[in-house]
Amino acid sequence: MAEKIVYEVECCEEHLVHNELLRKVDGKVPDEEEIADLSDLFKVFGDATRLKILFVLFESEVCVCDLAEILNMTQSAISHQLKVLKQSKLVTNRREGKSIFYSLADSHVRSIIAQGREHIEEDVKK
Amino acid sequence: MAEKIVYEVECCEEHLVHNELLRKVDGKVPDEEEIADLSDLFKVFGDATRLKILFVLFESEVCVCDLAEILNMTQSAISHQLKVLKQSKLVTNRREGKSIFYSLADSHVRSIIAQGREHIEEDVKK
DNA sequence: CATTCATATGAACAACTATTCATATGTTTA
DNA sequence: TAAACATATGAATAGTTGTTCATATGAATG
Repeated sequence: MAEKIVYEVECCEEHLVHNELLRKVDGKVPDEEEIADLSDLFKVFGDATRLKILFVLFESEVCVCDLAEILNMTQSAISHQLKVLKQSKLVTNRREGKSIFYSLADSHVRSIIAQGREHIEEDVKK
Repeated sequence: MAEKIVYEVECCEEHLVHNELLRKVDGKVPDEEEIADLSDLFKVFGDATRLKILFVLFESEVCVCDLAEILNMTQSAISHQLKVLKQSKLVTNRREGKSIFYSLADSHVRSIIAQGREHIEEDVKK
Protein backbone atom coordinates (compact mmCIF):
# COMPACT_ATOMS: atom_id res chain seq x y z
CA MET A 1 0.00 0.00 0.00
CA ALA A 2 2.76 2.41 0.97
CA GLU A 3 3.38 3.47 -2.61
CA LYS A 4 -0.21 4.46 -3.15
CA ILE A 5 -0.78 6.62 -0.11
CA VAL A 6 -1.61 10.20 -0.93
CA TYR A 7 0.00 12.41 1.67
CA GLU A 8 -2.26 15.41 1.29
CA VAL A 9 -5.92 14.79 1.68
CA GLU A 10 -8.27 17.44 0.39
CA CYS A 11 -11.68 16.18 1.38
CA CYS A 12 -13.54 16.94 4.62
CA GLU A 13 -11.44 20.03 5.22
CA GLU A 14 -13.09 20.85 8.51
CA HIS A 15 -11.23 18.31 10.60
CA LEU A 16 -7.62 18.46 9.55
CA VAL A 17 -6.58 15.56 11.71
CA HIS A 18 -6.42 13.74 8.42
CA ASN A 19 -2.77 14.07 7.62
CA GLU A 20 -1.97 12.81 11.08
CA LEU A 21 -4.27 9.90 10.30
CA LEU A 22 -2.38 9.18 7.12
CA ARG A 23 0.88 9.05 9.02
CA LYS A 24 -0.72 6.65 11.47
CA VAL A 25 -2.04 4.34 8.74
CA ASP A 26 1.08 4.48 6.59
CA GLY A 27 2.80 1.12 6.62
CA LYS A 28 0.09 -0.56 8.68
CA VAL A 29 -1.89 -1.83 5.71
CA PRO A 30 -0.02 -4.86 4.32
CA ASP A 31 1.21 -4.64 0.74
CA GLU A 32 -0.91 -5.75 -2.19
CA GLU A 33 0.62 -9.19 -2.28
CA GLU A 34 -0.12 -10.01 1.34
CA ILE A 35 -3.62 -8.55 1.02
CA ALA A 36 -4.20 -10.76 -2.02
CA ASP A 37 -2.89 -13.84 -0.21
CA LEU A 38 -5.07 -13.10 2.80
CA SER A 39 -8.23 -12.51 0.80
CA ASP A 40 -7.55 -15.67 -1.21
CA LEU A 41 -7.28 -17.59 2.05
CA PHE A 42 -10.56 -16.23 3.40
CA LYS A 43 -12.28 -16.91 0.09
CA VAL A 44 -11.51 -20.56 0.71
CA PHE A 45 -13.41 -20.41 4.01
CA GLY A 46 -16.22 -18.52 2.31
CA ASP A 47 -17.95 -21.51 0.80
CA ALA A 48 -20.45 -23.82 2.48
CA THR A 49 -19.14 -27.01 0.88
CA ARG A 50 -15.55 -26.34 1.89
CA LEU A 51 -16.57 -25.43 5.42
CA LYS A 52 -18.51 -28.68 5.74
CA ILE A 53 -15.50 -30.62 4.51
CA LEU A 54 -13.34 -28.93 7.14
CA PHE A 55 -15.85 -29.70 9.89
CA VAL A 56 -15.80 -33.37 8.92
CA LEU A 57 -12.00 -33.34 8.92
CA PHE A 58 -12.08 -31.85 12.43
CA GLU A 59 -13.36 -35.26 13.53
CA SER A 60 -11.32 -37.62 11.43
CA GLU A 61 -9.16 -38.29 8.45
CA VAL A 62 -11.62 -39.18 5.66
CA CYS A 63 -11.44 -40.47 2.10
CA VAL A 64 -13.06 -38.68 -0.82
CA CYS A 65 -15.95 -41.04 -1.38
CA ASP A 66 -16.91 -40.96 2.29
CA LEU A 67 -16.89 -37.17 2.22
CA ALA A 68 -19.17 -37.27 -0.80
CA GLU A 69 -21.57 -39.64 1.00
CA ILE A 70 -21.56 -37.75 4.28
CA LEU A 71 -22.17 -34.40 2.60
CA ASN A 72 -24.54 -35.89 0.03
CA MET A 73 -22.69 -34.45 -2.92
CA THR A 74 -21.04 -35.80 -6.04
CA GLN A 75 -17.52 -37.13 -5.86
CA SER A 76 -16.48 -34.62 -8.49
CA ALA A 77 -17.75 -31.59 -6.59
CA ILE A 78 -15.94 -32.77 -3.44
CA SER A 79 -12.77 -33.48 -5.37
CA HIS A 80 -12.75 -30.01 -6.92
CA GLN A 81 -13.14 -28.41 -3.51
CA LEU A 82 -10.49 -30.61 -1.91
CA LYS A 83 -8.14 -29.34 -4.57
CA VAL A 84 -8.86 -25.76 -3.51
CA LEU A 85 -8.37 -26.65 0.15
CA LYS A 86 -5.09 -28.35 -0.65
CA GLN A 87 -3.80 -25.46 -2.71
CA SER A 88 -4.28 -23.16 0.27
CA LYS A 89 -2.53 -25.75 2.44
CA LEU A 90 -5.50 -26.24 4.72
CA VAL A 91 -5.57 -30.00 4.10
CA THR A 92 -3.12 -32.73 3.17
CA ASN A 93 -3.70 -36.16 1.78
CA ARG A 94 -2.12 -39.59 1.65
CA ARG A 95 -2.85 -42.54 -0.54
CA GLU A 96 -3.90 -45.90 0.93
CA GLY A 97 -4.49 -48.36 -1.86
CA LYS A 98 -7.21 -47.03 -4.13
CA SER A 99 -8.41 -44.44 -1.65
CA ILE A 100 -6.98 -41.07 -0.85
CA PHE A 101 -7.39 -39.85 2.70
CA TYR A 102 -7.59 -36.17 3.52
CA SER A 103 -6.85 -34.52 6.85
CA LEU A 104 -6.33 -31.05 8.30
CA ALA A 105 -2.92 -29.59 7.61
CA ASP A 106 -2.86 -26.80 10.08
CA SER A 107 -4.01 -25.70 13.52
CA HIS A 108 -5.03 -22.24 12.31
CA VAL A 109 -8.00 -23.75 10.56
CA ARG A 110 -9.64 -24.55 13.85
CA SER A 111 -8.98 -21.18 15.43
CA ILE A 112 -10.09 -19.19 12.39
CA ILE A 113 -13.36 -21.07 12.26
CA ALA A 114 -13.78 -20.85 16.04
CA GLN A 115 -13.41 -17.07 15.93
CA GLY A 116 -15.89 -16.89 13.08
CA ARG A 117 -18.43 -18.88 15.07
CA GLU A 118 -17.93 -16.64 18.08
CA HIS A 119 -18.62 -13.58 15.98
CA ILE A 120 -21.83 -15.09 14.71
CA GLU A 121 -22.88 -16.14 18.22
CA GLU A 122 -22.50 -12.55 19.42
CA ASP A 123 -24.98 -11.43 16.78
CA VAL A 124 -27.53 -13.84 18.18
CA LYS A 125 -27.04 -12.57 21.72
CA LYS A 126 -27.65 -8.94 20.83
CA MET B 1 -26.53 -31.78 8.59
CA ALA B 2 -27.92 -34.51 10.81
CA GLU B 3 -30.94 -35.09 8.62
CA LYS B 4 -28.82 -35.69 5.56
CA ILE B 5 -26.40 -38.25 6.91
CA VAL B 6 -26.61 -41.63 5.25
CA TYR B 7 -26.02 -44.27 7.88
CA GLU B 8 -24.89 -47.05 5.60
CA VAL B 9 -21.99 -46.24 3.38
CA GLU B 10 -21.37 -48.56 0.47
CA CYS B 11 -18.20 -47.18 -1.06
CA CYS B 12 -14.66 -48.29 -0.21
CA GLU B 13 -15.91 -51.57 1.27
CA GLU B 14 -12.47 -52.74 2.28
CA HIS B 15 -12.16 -50.62 5.40
CA LEU B 16 -15.43 -50.84 7.22
CA VAL B 17 -14.48 -48.30 9.83
CA HIS B 18 -16.83 -46.03 7.91
CA ASN B 19 -20.00 -46.46 9.89
CA GLU B 20 -18.04 -45.74 13.02
CA LEU B 21 -16.79 -42.62 11.25
CA LEU B 22 -20.33 -41.58 10.49
CA ARG B 23 -21.30 -41.91 14.12
CA LYS B 24 -18.30 -39.77 15.01
CA VAL B 25 -19.15 -37.04 12.54
CA ASP B 26 -22.88 -37.08 13.20
CA GLY B 27 -23.88 -33.86 14.91
CA LYS B 28 -20.42 -32.33 14.66
CA VAL B 29 -21.04 -30.54 11.39
CA PRO B 30 -23.17 -27.45 12.15
CA ASP B 31 -26.58 -27.24 10.53
CA GLU B 32 -27.10 -25.63 7.12
CA GLU B 33 -28.06 -22.30 8.65
CA GLU B 34 -24.92 -21.94 10.73
CA ILE B 35 -22.77 -23.12 7.84
CA ALA B 36 -24.39 -20.50 5.63
CA ASP B 37 -23.85 -17.77 8.22
CA LEU B 38 -20.22 -18.79 8.66
CA SER B 39 -19.44 -18.92 4.97
CA ASP B 40 -21.16 -15.56 4.49
CA LEU B 41 -18.95 -14.12 7.20
CA PHE B 42 -15.75 -15.45 5.64
CA LYS B 43 -16.85 -14.23 2.21
CA VAL B 44 -16.73 -10.75 3.67
CA PHE B 45 -13.07 -11.25 4.60
CA GLY B 46 -12.39 -12.73 1.19
CA ASP B 47 -12.08 -9.46 -0.70
CA ALA B 48 -9.00 -7.27 -0.96
CA THR B 49 -10.86 -3.96 -0.72
CA ARG B 50 -12.72 -4.96 2.42
CA LEU B 51 -9.55 -6.29 4.02
CA LYS B 52 -7.77 -3.02 3.33
CA ILE B 53 -10.64 -1.09 4.87
CA LEU B 54 -10.42 -3.25 7.98
CA PHE B 55 -6.65 -2.73 8.22
CA VAL B 56 -7.16 1.02 8.10
CA LEU B 57 -9.85 0.78 10.76
CA PHE B 58 -7.41 -1.18 12.95
CA GLU B 59 -5.53 2.12 13.29
CA SER B 60 -8.32 4.63 13.58
CA GLU B 61 -11.91 5.59 13.11
CA VAL B 62 -12.07 7.00 9.56
CA CYS B 63 -14.64 8.77 7.40
CA VAL B 64 -15.67 7.48 3.99
CA CYS B 65 -13.88 10.05 1.87
CA ASP B 66 -10.60 9.50 3.74
CA LEU B 67 -10.90 5.77 3.19
CA ALA B 68 -11.40 6.42 -0.50
CA GLU B 69 -8.30 8.64 -0.62
CA ILE B 70 -6.11 6.32 1.42
CA LEU B 71 -7.05 3.28 -0.64
CA ASN B 72 -7.10 5.22 -3.89
CA MET B 73 -10.58 4.11 -4.85
CA THR B 74 -13.87 5.81 -5.66
CA GLN B 75 -16.16 6.92 -2.86
CA SER B 76 -18.89 4.74 -4.32
CA ALA B 77 -16.83 1.56 -4.30
CA ILE B 78 -15.82 2.17 -0.68
CA SER B 79 -19.37 2.95 0.32
CA HIS B 80 -20.68 -0.26 -1.22
CA GLN B 81 -18.09 -2.30 0.66
CA LEU B 82 -18.71 -0.49 3.93
CA LYS B 83 -22.32 -1.51 3.58
CA VAL B 84 -21.28 -5.15 3.31
CA LEU B 85 -18.99 -4.81 6.33
CA LYS B 86 -21.76 -3.20 8.32
CA GLN B 87 -24.30 -5.86 7.41
CA SER B 88 -21.99 -8.53 8.82
CA LYS B 89 -21.54 -6.36 11.93
CA LEU B 90 -17.81 -6.01 11.47
CA VAL B 91 -17.98 -2.20 11.51
CA THR B 92 -20.21 0.49 12.97
CA ASN B 93 -20.59 4.11 12.05
CA ARG B 94 -21.59 7.43 13.53
CA ARG B 95 -22.43 10.71 11.89
CA GLU B 96 -20.46 13.86 12.64
CA GLY B 97 -21.84 16.71 10.62
CA LYS B 98 -21.61 15.89 6.94
CA SER B 99 -19.16 13.04 7.47
CA ILE B 100 -19.82 9.50 8.58
CA PHE B 101 -17.10 7.82 10.58
CA TYR B 102 -16.61 4.08 10.51
CA SER B 103 -14.89 1.96 13.12
CA LEU B 104 -14.43 -1.69 14.03
CA ALA B 105 -17.40 -3.25 15.76
CA ASP B 106 -15.86 -6.35 17.14
CA SER B 107 -12.69 -7.83 18.57
CA HIS B 108 -13.02 -11.04 16.54
CA VAL B 109 -12.06 -9.14 13.42
CA ARG B 110 -8.53 -8.71 14.66
CA SER B 111 -8.07 -12.29 15.76
CA ILE B 112 -9.56 -13.78 12.61
CA ILE B 113 -7.24 -11.72 10.45
CA ALA B 114 -4.28 -12.42 12.75
CA GLN B 115 -4.84 -16.18 12.42
CA GLY B 116 -5.11 -15.82 8.66
CA ARG B 117 -1.80 -13.98 8.52
CA GLU B 118 -0.15 -16.63 10.67
CA HIS B 119 -1.33 -19.33 8.31
CA ILE B 120 0.14 -17.48 5.36
CA GLU B 121 3.40 -16.86 7.21
CA GLU B 122 3.78 -20.59 7.83
CA ASP B 123 3.60 -21.22 4.12
CA VAL B 124 6.53 -18.90 3.61
CA LYS B 125 8.62 -20.65 6.27
CA LYS B 126 8.19 -24.11 4.80
C1' DC C 1 -3.46 -57.44 -18.48
C1' DA C 2 -8.24 -56.31 -18.62
C1' DT C 3 -11.50 -54.81 -15.40
C1' DT C 4 -13.05 -52.47 -11.52
C1' DC C 5 -12.79 -49.07 -8.08
C1' DA C 6 -11.36 -44.40 -6.23
C1' DT C 7 -10.05 -40.08 -7.46
C1' DA C 8 -8.79 -36.12 -10.51
C1' DT C 9 -9.54 -32.97 -14.18
C1' DG C 10 -11.21 -30.03 -18.14
C1' DA C 11 -14.94 -27.68 -20.34
C1' DA C 12 -19.35 -25.53 -19.98
C1' DC C 13 -22.93 -23.16 -17.76
C1' DA C 14 -25.41 -20.69 -14.20
C1' DA C 15 -25.08 -17.90 -10.25
C1' DC C 16 -22.82 -14.49 -7.82
C1' DT C 17 -19.89 -10.25 -6.97
C1' DA C 18 -17.14 -5.83 -7.33
C1' DT C 19 -16.75 -1.75 -9.66
C1' DT C 20 -18.52 2.12 -12.32
C1' DC C 21 -21.76 5.57 -13.50
C1' DA C 22 -25.58 8.33 -12.61
C1' DT C 23 -28.33 9.97 -9.24
C1' DA C 24 -30.58 10.33 -4.65
C1' DT C 25 -30.41 11.47 0.34
C1' DG C 26 -29.16 14.21 4.03
C1' DT C 27 -26.32 17.90 6.31
C1' DT C 28 -24.24 22.36 6.55
C1' DT C 29 -23.50 27.05 5.21
C1' DA C 30 -23.86 31.36 2.72
C1' DT D 1 -33.53 28.08 0.93
C1' DA D 2 -30.26 27.37 -2.63
C1' DA D 3 -25.75 25.63 -3.19
C1' DA D 4 -22.07 22.74 -1.80
C1' DC D 5 -20.44 18.80 0.40
C1' DA D 6 -20.36 13.84 2.16
C1' DT D 7 -22.38 9.63 1.68
C1' DA D 8 -25.66 6.08 -0.11
C1' DT D 9 -27.88 3.49 -3.62
C1' DG D 10 -29.71 1.26 -7.99
C1' DA D 11 -28.72 -0.53 -12.47
C1' DA D 12 -25.43 -2.31 -15.62
C1' DT D 13 -21.41 -4.83 -16.74
C1' DA D 14 -17.30 -7.61 -16.52
C1' DG D 15 -15.06 -10.94 -14.00
C1' DT D 16 -15.14 -14.82 -10.88
C1' DT D 17 -16.75 -19.21 -8.91
C1' DG D 18 -19.22 -23.82 -7.92
C1' DT D 19 -21.38 -27.59 -9.86
C1' DT D 20 -22.21 -30.96 -13.45
C1' DC D 21 -20.95 -34.02 -17.06
C1' DA D 22 -17.78 -36.63 -19.49
C1' DT D 23 -13.56 -38.55 -19.32
C1' DA D 24 -8.77 -39.43 -17.74
C1' DT D 25 -5.45 -41.31 -14.35
C1' DG D 26 -3.84 -44.58 -11.24
C1' DA D 27 -4.05 -48.57 -8.12
C1' DA D 28 -5.72 -53.21 -7.00
C1' DT D 29 -7.61 -57.64 -8.26
C1' DG D 30 -9.04 -61.71 -10.64
